[in-house]
Amino acid sequence: MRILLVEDESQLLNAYVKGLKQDGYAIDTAGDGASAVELCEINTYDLVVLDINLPKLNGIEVLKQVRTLNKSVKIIIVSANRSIEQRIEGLDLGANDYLTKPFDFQELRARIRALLRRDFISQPKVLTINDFNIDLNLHQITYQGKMILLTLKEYTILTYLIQNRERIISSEELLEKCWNDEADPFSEAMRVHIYALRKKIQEATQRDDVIQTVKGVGYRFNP
Amino acid sequence: MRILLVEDESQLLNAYVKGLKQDGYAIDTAGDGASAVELCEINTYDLVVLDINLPKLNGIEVLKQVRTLNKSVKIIIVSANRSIEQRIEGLDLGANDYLTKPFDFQELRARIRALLRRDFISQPKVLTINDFNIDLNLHQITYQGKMILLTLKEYTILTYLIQNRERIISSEELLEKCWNDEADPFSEAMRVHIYALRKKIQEATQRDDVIQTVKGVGYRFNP
DNA sequence: ATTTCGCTTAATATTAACTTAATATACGCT
DNA sequence: AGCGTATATTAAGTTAATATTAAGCGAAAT
Repeated sequence: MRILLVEDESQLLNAYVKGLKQDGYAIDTAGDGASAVELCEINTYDLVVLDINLPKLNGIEVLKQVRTLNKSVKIIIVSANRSIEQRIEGLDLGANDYLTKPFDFQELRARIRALLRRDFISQPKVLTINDFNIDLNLHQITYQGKMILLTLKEYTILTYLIQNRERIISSEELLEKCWNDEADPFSEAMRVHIYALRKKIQEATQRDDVIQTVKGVGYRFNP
Repeated sequence: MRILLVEDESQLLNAYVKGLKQDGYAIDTAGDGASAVELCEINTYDLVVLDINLPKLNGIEVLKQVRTLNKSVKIIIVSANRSIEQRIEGLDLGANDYLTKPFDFQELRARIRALLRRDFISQPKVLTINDFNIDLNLHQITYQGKMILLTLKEYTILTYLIQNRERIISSEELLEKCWNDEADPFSEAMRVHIYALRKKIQEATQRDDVIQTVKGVGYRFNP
């Protein structure tokens, strides 16, 4: 899952980035409205967190343009007071949620998860699929109760595959959703991660068909 | 665990702060209602002790606003007479407990622990996990009966990890829960404490995997 | 006033995660 | 079958996160 954070207070921004990366999202950031719109032109985000008080380009204008570029992206508006929230609602600009500053990071986290889960097959915080148990709060994946210790990137990839297990995920999609802007599109890095993942999964489950390869198409999770 | 004390008699306040810090809580204080609300806007407390007789902003108003800002915070109301207590109950403002002045500090201490323990896995005053024994009354942690001598901060960190041992705790969360307002969010202090803790634990247990690092995610207690 | 102790700061070292790159294997196609 | 392309495997290199160490500071204790 890929998220764009638009916020001009860089200290706040850094805190959010760190927190959300831990949840396995690929994060890009923009410090002003113009670069936010630019990034949305280049990339496809699943969600944008947009502080409405921005330099260079009025926040409401940014919202309009981002929505025009991508009808399905989820947008969370952050504003300093509730009246702005009401004004945006009134304008019907298609924001999906609102947060009034100041707010707790856990609150933001919960709202992001709530918005993104609608895209998934079904999404409680803990899901059990056959012998697998995925706890999105704890970043923990177990097989028959046995914990599979994964790195951040491995966890990101595997949960993406799991949450979209009814589809075959192309490597392009995986790269798009699990990496941010800085990712090299020709990199083989993903394959190495898939390899490491399979190795750990094989160790825990004694099975080697959990991540299936569909040649020329992509990967899929086979529980 | 992080607590806000709201009380205008500064002598009383200081006594509470001292006593509760000894119990390993991170304490912030406010002398009037306005600054209490302000602090609640900025920080996420686990518990607020609120004296209802306050200058600047009526105590009941403070209670309302604090509750609006954070639905899950525990609130203990301190008042001079029981009728106020009944009035608040009648208004259904979501206080979790009441104390009538004058009261014994030990009474306050016990009620705080009682309210906070509901968040934990299960929380008697003494818990035994494998060879570890944690006595929250005495602030003593032993391994196979052998006492591990810890400083206050070490004790605070370790008990937080122990009481949330089913989760991986990020350094942000640890900082939020074990330090108060004055903590520098970019400080490396926590790492130094973790190091000291590990050293003492290693000495006592001969094991060096008791506090596990999950890189990019956080720490966890592994009994 | 001096010492001790707990906490923090800051500089440096170490380690694990991630990426790169080179080589090997597997698969589908004619 | 044999060729070409896609993917797997391995090892080595780079980067970012965390660990370690020593020094400094201030509050409490002697």
